[in-house]
Amino acid sequence: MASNSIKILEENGLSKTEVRKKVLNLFIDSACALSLSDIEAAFSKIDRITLYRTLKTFENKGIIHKAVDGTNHPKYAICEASCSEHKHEDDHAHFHCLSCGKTVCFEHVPNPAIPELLNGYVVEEATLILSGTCKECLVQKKSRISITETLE
Amino acid sequence: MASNSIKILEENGLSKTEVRKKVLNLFIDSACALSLSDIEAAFSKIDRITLYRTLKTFENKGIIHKAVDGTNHPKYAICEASCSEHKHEDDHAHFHCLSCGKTVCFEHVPNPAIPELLNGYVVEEATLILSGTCKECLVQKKSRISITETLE
DNA sequence: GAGTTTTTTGCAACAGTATTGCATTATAAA
DNA sequence: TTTATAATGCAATACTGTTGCAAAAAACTC
Ligand SMILES: [Mn+2]
Ligand SMILES: [Mn+2]
Ligand SMILES: [Zn+2]
Ligand SMILES: [Zn+2]
Repeated sequence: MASNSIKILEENGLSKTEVRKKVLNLFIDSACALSLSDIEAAFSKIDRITLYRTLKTFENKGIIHKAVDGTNHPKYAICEASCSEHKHEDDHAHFHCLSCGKTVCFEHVPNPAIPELLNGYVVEEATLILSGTCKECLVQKKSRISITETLE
Repeated sequence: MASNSIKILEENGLSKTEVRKKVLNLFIDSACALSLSDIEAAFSKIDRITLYRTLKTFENKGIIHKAVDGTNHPKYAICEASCSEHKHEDDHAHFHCLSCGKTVCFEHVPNPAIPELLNGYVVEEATLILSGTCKECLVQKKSRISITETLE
């Protein structure tokens, strides 16, 4: 559905350029959060600098949000419908797979509630990162084990 | 106490070089987590590459641990006594000040407990990042407000 | 649809971050 | 003190992220 991305761009008052449509569709179709390199690899023709600016534009508009995953490389994922310009509502945990490196949104796991004042510090935000082995990698591990067992 | 760092190096079977003593003392004396640039700025003579390798060595030995703070720049802080080679015990939250950029360990705030299996994913670790305004920045803000009020 | 205005894009240049190989130097062991 | 071992600093390289500017594309006006 190419019209999906066009609708989002229109709703946010953004001009419907090829780059924006392509990048936004990639986010819509992607099951996991994407780094700049991921997007760059998907569209070899698009300039890196344009991608940086596109991501910033989308983030400001509440179309995508940053997913902090403990790596030093920011990842981005499509926002929930309730997000808008300068007011993100994506207050959920992110899962980072140590096996394949993929990061996914855990919309059903809210970030923990923390007292506003803690040890004399004003806490404005709490971010939860989960890491371990993702569904897909688990399946691969299991089938590898069963192969090993068969060979023995 | 310069002997403090020497003792730690000896206990971990590391040769007592000038770089290691200096960097380790900096960590011991520092109230907050340090980035590579912070350390580089403290000792202009020491080569960046040596610092990268020193940090990696210390981390592997359980002398320092990485403090994930949501920025894209890893920070490091001295470990709790219980940490050892390849077995870190620093399971606490980190606070990142949005005003001054400093990151501190919150040893008294444990990372949240999360079920090992969540949504079909195996969770091995949970990391909590808190962000807001630190003690020191709060004091500055308050005094700035009182000055403004006096001028009115 | 053609022409005009405005915005977006891609390139150049640059600063910062991170890694590896290797010769030199410092430390530890003999 | 001499020898063996390990750490350091430099060169080279790759990757990440930012800004200014001219060309191209999109939006707007008629
Ligand atoms: Mn998310
Ligand atoms: Mn810590
Ligand atoms: Zn995985
Ligand atoms: Zn602060």
